[in-house]
Amino acid sequence: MTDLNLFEALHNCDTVEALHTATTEIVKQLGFEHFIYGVRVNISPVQPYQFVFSGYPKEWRDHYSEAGYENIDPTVQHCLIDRRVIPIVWEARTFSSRPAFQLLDEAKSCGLVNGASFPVQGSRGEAAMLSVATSRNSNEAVEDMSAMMGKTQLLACYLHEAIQRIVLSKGPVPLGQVALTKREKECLLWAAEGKTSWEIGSIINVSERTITFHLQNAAHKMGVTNRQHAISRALSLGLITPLQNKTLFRFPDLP
Amino acid sequence: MTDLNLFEALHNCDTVEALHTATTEIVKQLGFEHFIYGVRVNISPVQPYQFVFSGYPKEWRDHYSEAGYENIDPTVQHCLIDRRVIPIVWEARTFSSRPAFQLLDEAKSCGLVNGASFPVQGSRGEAAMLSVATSRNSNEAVEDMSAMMGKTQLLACYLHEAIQRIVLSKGPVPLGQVALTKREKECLLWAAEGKTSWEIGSIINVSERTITFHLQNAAHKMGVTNRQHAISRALSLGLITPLQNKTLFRFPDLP
DNA sequence: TTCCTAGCTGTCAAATCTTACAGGGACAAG
DNA sequence: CTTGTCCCTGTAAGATTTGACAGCTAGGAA
Repeated sequence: MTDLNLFEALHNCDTVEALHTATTEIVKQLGFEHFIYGVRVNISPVQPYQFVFSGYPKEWRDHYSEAGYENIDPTVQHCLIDRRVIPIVWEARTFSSRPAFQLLDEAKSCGLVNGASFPVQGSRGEAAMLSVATSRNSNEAVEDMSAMMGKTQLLACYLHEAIQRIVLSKGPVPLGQVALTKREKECLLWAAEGKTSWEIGSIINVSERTITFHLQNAAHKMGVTNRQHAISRALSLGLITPLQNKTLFRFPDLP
Repeated sequence: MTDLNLFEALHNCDTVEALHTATTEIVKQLGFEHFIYGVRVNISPVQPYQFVFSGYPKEWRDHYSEAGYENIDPTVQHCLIDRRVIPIVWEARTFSSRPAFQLLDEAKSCGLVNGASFPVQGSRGEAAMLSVATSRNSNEAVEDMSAMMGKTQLLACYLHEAIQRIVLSKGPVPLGQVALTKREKECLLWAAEGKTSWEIGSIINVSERTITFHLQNAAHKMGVTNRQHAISRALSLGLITPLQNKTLFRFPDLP
């Protein structure tokens, strides 16, 4: 089984349930018993949408939520707050603060002894993470896990794509549901650059009035009320595409 | 050699040159002869900053730039334009368009026969990619590569962190150089939500005047001239942190 | 032809933002 | 006790955006 066809099953899933079955199977093949995937979509920084896809023991999930552990969990900090791109292994060193150590300790008693967490930073401001764990406690278990870091990181990536396809693109998050016209994007792009309507008008050679018109339309489509909100939403949704200039990768290489 | 200590060398590099040496060595251990890493930082959608870290044959890089292949390369499209999170293997299927196929063909004659490209989406709007390639042409080579997909994806992540540390955090890109105060972030957050100065004042219980004051300071720090620009830059730079509400991961899990 | 969409343009008043001037208090580091 | 940073506030003129009014062209689909 090569790295890639291991994940093909995820690509063929159409429902959350099927995805859960497939993921459980893959996680098992990687040598883990438990997994949990969580994603935060910053459609709005004030009220981010969140989704959890759990293969953890229910008792631990309940206890975790009850205790508000999401606020002290170093893996959550690493993946979703700091938004790093490298995995983090569950080690005493990582859980050095008092409450974090307690968290680690309690997790162990729920069968989550050794594990690691893998961040996935999405293209549209989503921050996601996959944690996997085993109840095995031997040195061998740690080594096995270490050898699986690469494959598990890949799993996180593929799982994120699947979640995006099955959950995020539908659900309450209008990722990709808003279709802006070329002009609207163009105006938003320059508005995001701090240009006034008059300046944008000069740039794309139409009247100032037309700019405000397009920006208004864009704002209505995105369900927002003013220019700054439109810009922030367009950026969050990845609707503003950077200009494709000819200089892409034309800079002198290093070294 | 487990997955992780393979990458420790990257963490100890302080210069671009050292990083190049270390990366070359790791890439070799993974079974590849060539690598190239590129990153685009959308500090501004209009003039993105770009950086290339090349372990490719110079002749191929020159020809690539000369021919403007960055505009038709499907791996660039996949990683930097579409901003996917899963790797893409160099297959005829992927390079199906006429010019893309020509690119693939010409790459082969420069010793880039089999390879794959790995995207890394950064936390601050950076889109990066690592491509690795070998001149080996056997089925065995393809299988070897397939078995290394996981480790190579991890390499891409670790390399990106190193580049961020050594290059991006210094250089012309003010990633992490702009330090906003709590109030400034707070004001930007609500401004990005479309609130007026007066409304933000009500929300955080200060006068309207104070809001404009903080937003002005934030704008100056980021080197921009108006509110829209400040919002877009703050979002691009990941300076606006979503509110930490208690409901993080408190939603009912699925399934 | 009619309907629809995308694009384009105008005026005017009210709301909001920008910029320039001005000032004070709290707190930590040296 | 000075220096620096962060926080807070005011006035006022001028620039910009917003919202509501109204109307045009071009092209594709029914």
